[in-house]
Amino acid sequence: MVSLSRLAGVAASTVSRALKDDPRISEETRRRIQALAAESGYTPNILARTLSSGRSGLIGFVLGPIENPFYSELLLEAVGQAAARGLRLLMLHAGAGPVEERTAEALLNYQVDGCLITSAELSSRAASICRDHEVPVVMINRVPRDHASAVSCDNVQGARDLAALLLTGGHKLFAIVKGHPTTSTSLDRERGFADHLSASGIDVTLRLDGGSTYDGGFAAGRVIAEMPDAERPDAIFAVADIMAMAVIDALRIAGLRVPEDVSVVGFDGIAASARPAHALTTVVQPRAAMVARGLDLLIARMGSAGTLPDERVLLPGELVLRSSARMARG
Amino acid sequence: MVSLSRLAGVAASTVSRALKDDPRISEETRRRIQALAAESGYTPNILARTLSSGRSGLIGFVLGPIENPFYSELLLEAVGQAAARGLRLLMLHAGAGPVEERTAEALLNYQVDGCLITSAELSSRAASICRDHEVPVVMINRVPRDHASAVSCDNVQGARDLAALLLTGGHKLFAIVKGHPTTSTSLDRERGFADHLSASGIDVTLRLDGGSTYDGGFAAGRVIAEMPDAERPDAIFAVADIMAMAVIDALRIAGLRVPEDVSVVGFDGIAASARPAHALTTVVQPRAAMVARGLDLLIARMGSAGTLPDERVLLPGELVLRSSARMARG
DNA sequence: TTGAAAGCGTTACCAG
DNA sequence: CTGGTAACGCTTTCAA
Repeated sequence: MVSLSRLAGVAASTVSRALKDDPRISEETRRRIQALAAESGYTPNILARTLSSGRSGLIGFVLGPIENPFYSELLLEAVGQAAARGLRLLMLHAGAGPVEERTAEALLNYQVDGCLITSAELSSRAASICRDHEVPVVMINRVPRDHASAVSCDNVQGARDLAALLLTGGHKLFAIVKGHPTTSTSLDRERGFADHLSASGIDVTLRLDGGSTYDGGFAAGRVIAEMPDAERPDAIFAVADIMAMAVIDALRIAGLRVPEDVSVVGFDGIAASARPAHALTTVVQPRAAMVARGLDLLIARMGSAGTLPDERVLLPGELVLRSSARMARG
Repeated sequence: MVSLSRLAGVAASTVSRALKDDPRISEETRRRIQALAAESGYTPNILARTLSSGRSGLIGFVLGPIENPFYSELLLEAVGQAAARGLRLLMLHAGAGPVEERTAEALLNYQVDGCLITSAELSSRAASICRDHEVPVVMINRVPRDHASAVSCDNVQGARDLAALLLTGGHKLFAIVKGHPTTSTSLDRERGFADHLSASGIDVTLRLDGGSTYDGGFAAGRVIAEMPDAERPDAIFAVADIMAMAVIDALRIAGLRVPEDVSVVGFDGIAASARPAHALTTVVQPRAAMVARGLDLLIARMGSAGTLPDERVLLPGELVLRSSARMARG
């Protein structure tokens, strides 16, 4: 920029103002400098700007268990939408493991303006780092712990919808394949499903652990397949699509038919759920909207230094009927 | 750091040296300052360091079509290994689309030390940006265009291995489901496969486009399923695992058995390929090693300003036999 | 409307 | 071994 200022024969501060459309500068100077900038291939050094202004344009991004395609899809959405708003993602973490100490510190080292978390949770250390340094945090698909805003799908309601669907489909014995035991997302879905059944005087007869992974779901499916016909549930809710797909695979390998013998429903709406091989009845999470609202919340909080209260937004999921679940008069 | 220097009663430069284990400093001073830093919760501002030293510790990361789990797995590997080496990934792009102009410029704005690309390619503009500004570029799973180093799996040899396997398995009619038409990866695999067959005087009788996607592979599978029995290939090589899995799905839905009626093999070794539902015979790419070598190349080039020649490393894939392909005497 | 100068937190260079 | 100072590229007062 110093180079530009010499080229143009004006002061650095003038260049700075011209480039950011500061009102108090003459039309002519602005045009001249912007033209000069363009042809000389000038690019501002954001790091220097950050040093002086405090704003980096960087968002710390913590991505959950990417083995689950739902998180890949979230990532895709996040980098696209962040870029559209002039922000970049600093990848702090990906995968199922815990966030490491050094990683959490990168938050500070790089002066991120905010932090977007789609993972189980930041380690408590990292969470306290954010709090101490007033770095706003927004969780997506997670309930806020500590101090943070959050946006998620209405997991309880979605699960109720699924239960209602299965009920009207005439199912009698219900099973749940549970997710990772500590995540609010899984817990809410289990609860919503069971509560809705209870209201009709029906209990969930079987609950199996699926750990939110394909392998866990597959194992659960095998257990169910091996039950005596009379005891086997005829409706299974796996709280995540990958698990539901695994359950279907296990059932079919064991010679059972889906949905004729057993209905299976999932939750998430990952791309694979729509494919003919599984044609999963599920609740699709509004990924784009979730990321959009998350970014909204984050950006608002990045502006006003800690004055905004934590907020929690719940977006409706969409029940999508496909052929993995038997339906009324179907 | 200025705060620390006052706290310790020494010059800022001394603090800087103490913190980075500069040899020319007394044991005592170093210990004292490091202790002080720890208890005062001091964290260095990397951005300021970058401004002064020119080194950001940031790697621009361009991720390919993440709809394919192979790329998710690569991402997982990359963020882990980069962190282990003290580097962070700046996510510039993810997905199948082209890299946008503004995104490419972020490379400069944020002073990335180098760039890791696992995607089809940078837009030509972005590539020239890197060249002009001497930002080293390493491609993973891609052949270098322009000026860049690259590490990839030996796609030609892997495909030959698959051809050999199918040949000894007694297959007669061979088909290839092609990938994205412009990627070297797909092309090399197609070539290796066809060349090996040619050497035995056999031609590939059918080539279908699969576009490197599940849907493309599924469509190809359906085409094959609808062929008259006598003309239908009994061995199919889909150049990516997702496509191979899709082919299997399509075949089975049409009532064909895999591998009894048709053998299907893939390439990549994604996690899903190993699951019982598909049990895909494939070549698994050495993901961890690919990322490790890629980072090696990049780091070496980040150090020595443009003096190192472009390098190209080829790592062997591993043929893994599962049950999607009929085998000799099997 | 523009210029000058201070300052952001760090490193590098030159003295001592 | 340590201190001082300039410099990195930009923003932000404060003057003019």
